[in-house]
Amino acid sequence: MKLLVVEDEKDLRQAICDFFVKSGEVIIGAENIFEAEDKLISHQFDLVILDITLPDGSGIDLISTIKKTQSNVGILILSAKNSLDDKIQGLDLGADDYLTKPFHISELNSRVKALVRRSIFRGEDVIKFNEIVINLEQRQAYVSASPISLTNKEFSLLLFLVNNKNRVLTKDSIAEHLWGDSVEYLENYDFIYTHIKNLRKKILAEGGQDYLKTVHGIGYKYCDL
Amino acid sequence: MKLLVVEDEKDLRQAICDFFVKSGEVIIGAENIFEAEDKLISHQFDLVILDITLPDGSGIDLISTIKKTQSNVGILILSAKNSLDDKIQGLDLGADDYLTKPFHISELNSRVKALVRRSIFRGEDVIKFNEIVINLEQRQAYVSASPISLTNKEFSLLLFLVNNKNRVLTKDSIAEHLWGDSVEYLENYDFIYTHIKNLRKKILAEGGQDYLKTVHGIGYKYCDL
DNA sequence: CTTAAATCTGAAGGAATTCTGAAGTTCTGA
DNA sequence: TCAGAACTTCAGAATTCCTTCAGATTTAAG
Repeated sequence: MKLLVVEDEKDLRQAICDFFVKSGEVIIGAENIFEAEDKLISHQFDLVILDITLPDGSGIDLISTIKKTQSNVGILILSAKNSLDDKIQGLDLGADDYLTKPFHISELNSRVKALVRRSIFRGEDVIKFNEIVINLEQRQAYVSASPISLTNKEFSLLLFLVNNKNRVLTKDSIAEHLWGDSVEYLENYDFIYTHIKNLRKKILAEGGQDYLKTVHGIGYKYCDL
Repeated sequence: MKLLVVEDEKDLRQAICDFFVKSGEVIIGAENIFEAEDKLISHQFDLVILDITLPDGSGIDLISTIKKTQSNVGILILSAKNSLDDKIQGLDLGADDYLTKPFHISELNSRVKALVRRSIFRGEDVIKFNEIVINLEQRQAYVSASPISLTNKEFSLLLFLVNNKNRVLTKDSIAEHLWGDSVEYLENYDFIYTHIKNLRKKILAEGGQDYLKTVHGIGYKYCDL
């Protein structure tokens, strides 16, 4: 899962990033609208956590940009103000939820989880793909009803692949989705090879078929057949 | 927006077509699976409205064909039966929504609208040429709905040819397109011959016709027969 | 019809990519 | 602080793909 946090208060931004990094998500921060727009162009997010009051304008204005470039992304608004106006305006423009500062990080977490369930997976907390079932709430994958224990990277990888089934994902896009900005330039793809190998092994061990296809010279694709 | 209605009851099909034509959509009807497959080859649809019970088989079987050639098209299933089985099977196979007969045309309309909102944005790049379909996102070519596995060079070559169908491409322009600047001066075209050969072989093996014509002394042309 | 050039074909190196097991490093929770 | 899990790195093996080549076939021109 890939999140964008647009928040100018450095401490808060850092705290949010730290929290979600710990729970295994890829999270990218931006401290103003300008930076956020830049990130939105180069990344595909699942959710944007958006502060309303930013140094170079209102977060409200960013909503339409977000909706234009990434139609399936969820938006959660943060605001110090308790004003109903902003809330209503934000939700009207397409935001999905609203949180008033100050808040507990755990509340943010549960709202984020709820939104992501709703937005990426269209209201279903379970993704099915032939004999593979991914339960997002439990963060647990099953192969023909047997649970398989996946590490964070493996789970994200499987999710990314299944969410883009039948689509070829380049190694670069996989790297970007799983590691975010941190990998600027890759000299090799060894870690992708390794995680793919381990994921395949675990799925096969439970009797799953080999849906994960290598596209030589490009990347991987999760496909029927 | 372009819709396909697969429905054998003439009155119902006509009513659906009339309604959507009035609201400005392009809609094409088919009264059985055979006809539907034909339309699917020659058109790119945003949504298929699919009756389950058809004279020459179950609409369920059509779903995989649709998904193969146009994986991002929306599918809405109609059924007289209220059976859960069909619904579940359909949705598992990739249908996006379900409507039980009898229904109000206005309900069909709002479901169609909702589906199209969701699927049209995914705008998939599909190039068609007679029975050959090239899906760019999947990086997959199909010959009459059967996938053929192509290497990178073969895929680029096919794409280049189909994108310039009915136009003669010189060997030099092919070389430049596939290998870029790297080839300054060619002493022979052996590698082009080889890739053309392999491409032809793979297409023929799946029962495709020989659209790939040699223009002696110049190059190649992909053409109608 | 003859001949030379162009194209086709299968096979065989060789290069690049991917796979794999294992070892090394970092992270995390007790 | 320590042990185990997760992640990354590494080197050799395996695989796939690209190119080259030599002989066969086809085409165009004389």
